[in-house]
Amino acid sequence: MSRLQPARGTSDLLPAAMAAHRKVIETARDASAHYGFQEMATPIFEFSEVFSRPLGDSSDVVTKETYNFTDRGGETLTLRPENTAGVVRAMISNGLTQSLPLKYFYAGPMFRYERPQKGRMRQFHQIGIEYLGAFEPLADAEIIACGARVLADLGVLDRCVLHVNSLGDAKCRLSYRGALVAFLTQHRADLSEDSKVRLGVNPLRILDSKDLRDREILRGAPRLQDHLNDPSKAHFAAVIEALDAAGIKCQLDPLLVRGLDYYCHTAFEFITDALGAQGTVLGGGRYDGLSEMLGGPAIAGVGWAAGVERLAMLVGVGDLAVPQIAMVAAEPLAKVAAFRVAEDLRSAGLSVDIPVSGNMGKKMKKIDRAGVRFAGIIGGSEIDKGTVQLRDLREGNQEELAQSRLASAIITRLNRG
RNA sequence: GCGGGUGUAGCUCAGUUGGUUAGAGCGCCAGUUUGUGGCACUGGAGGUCGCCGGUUCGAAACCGGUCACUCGCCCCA
Repeated sequence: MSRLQPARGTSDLLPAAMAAHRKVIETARDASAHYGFQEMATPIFEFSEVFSRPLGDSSDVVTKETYNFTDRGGETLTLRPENTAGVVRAMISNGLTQSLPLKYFYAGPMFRYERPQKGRMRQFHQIGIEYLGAFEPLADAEIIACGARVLADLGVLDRCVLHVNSLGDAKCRLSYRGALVAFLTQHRADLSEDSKVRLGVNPLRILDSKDLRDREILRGAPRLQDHLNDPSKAHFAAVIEALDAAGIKCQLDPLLVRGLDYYCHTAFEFITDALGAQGTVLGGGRYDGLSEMLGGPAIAGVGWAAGVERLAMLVGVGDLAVPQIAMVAAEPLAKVAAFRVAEDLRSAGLSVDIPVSGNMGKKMKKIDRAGVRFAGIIGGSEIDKGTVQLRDLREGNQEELAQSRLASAIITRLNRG
């Protein structure tokens, strides 16, 4: 630690960055509410099994990316690397399997021990929705539509492409996996080093390899679609039909595979090319097996998560809170009067700042640069008369008003625009 | 975890083949204006040249290591 800096892969959210984050989160919360999703939150850490059991041993998220620690009571805990497992755990813990279906929205920090890059942090923030207890294909379509609306409301949908694929149910996946492994084993010698490893651990991941030799080999590989059974095909077709009916454009992507083991059927990602290698901005899918993996009953689920940092980069800046008026004491003896009037204005619902440093000119300069619209100037003569000079910094005009009329005068002017 | 690039003031960046007190713009502070912002002018503060070590008479510059950021791989949001 040389020169006090935040831990690797973490960063401070100063007001400008915080404003962009808040815009993303609030937009997503509102859009989700339009679809009937209610906000909830789970703890930032859980017993390690909550993540290790469902995510699967082959997943990098578990094998090397989690922050694990033991607390003073000897419990093995993990900082959440994602929130779906936590939400499903909460459903089971709270006996909510009696009140299905459930539609939840969440927002909060996640933690993965990875090599940081732009759009990839060790502490990052996700927003997401989970639709529990609904197996209908329309549930898949609804959450995708909700994701599209979040992106549209943020003004970034036109910079994203929706990729969709079906992984089929557990049976299809198993049969396809066998066929793929058989095929790739014949070409093992020509695969990239990464893919040789994946062949043994998580062969489906080879499908979206960026290695050119891998891609060449994959052109002759068996295709996932050919291994989907009838129920899986019907499910996927119904999802596509619904998206189509609602005018949500998507691109079938047979090579789209999700890393986490609990995914089945629909998998999708909204991808942008504006963010370099970290192009996935919102992604998710169906996870019907997850509840059982956690030791609960078989409960269907679909959901997605989106990266707040990535979306914030696309959105740009949010709105900073700027006070509507600043109460400026023209001379030191008026400080208390300025403070008292400021409190009155706040009681009337206005946001008020009181600049404290420098002479009057400096204070005026400071509030002007901060973008404050009005200055309420008060000095000895105003105190005697019970008035305030109301200066409009945008229009450049000034008027003396009785203190009792100040709040309503400001509100009137603000409403005029 | 693997490979490439970069690190000089709060920010964006100059800095000659190694040479004396390391610069600019913006920002910040102060003054011109002792009850009034934007504009202009004048002045000022602010730098362990990321850090440690090495080469050299001499290092911001060259070499090694390290930390951080960044691009790609991996993985994913």
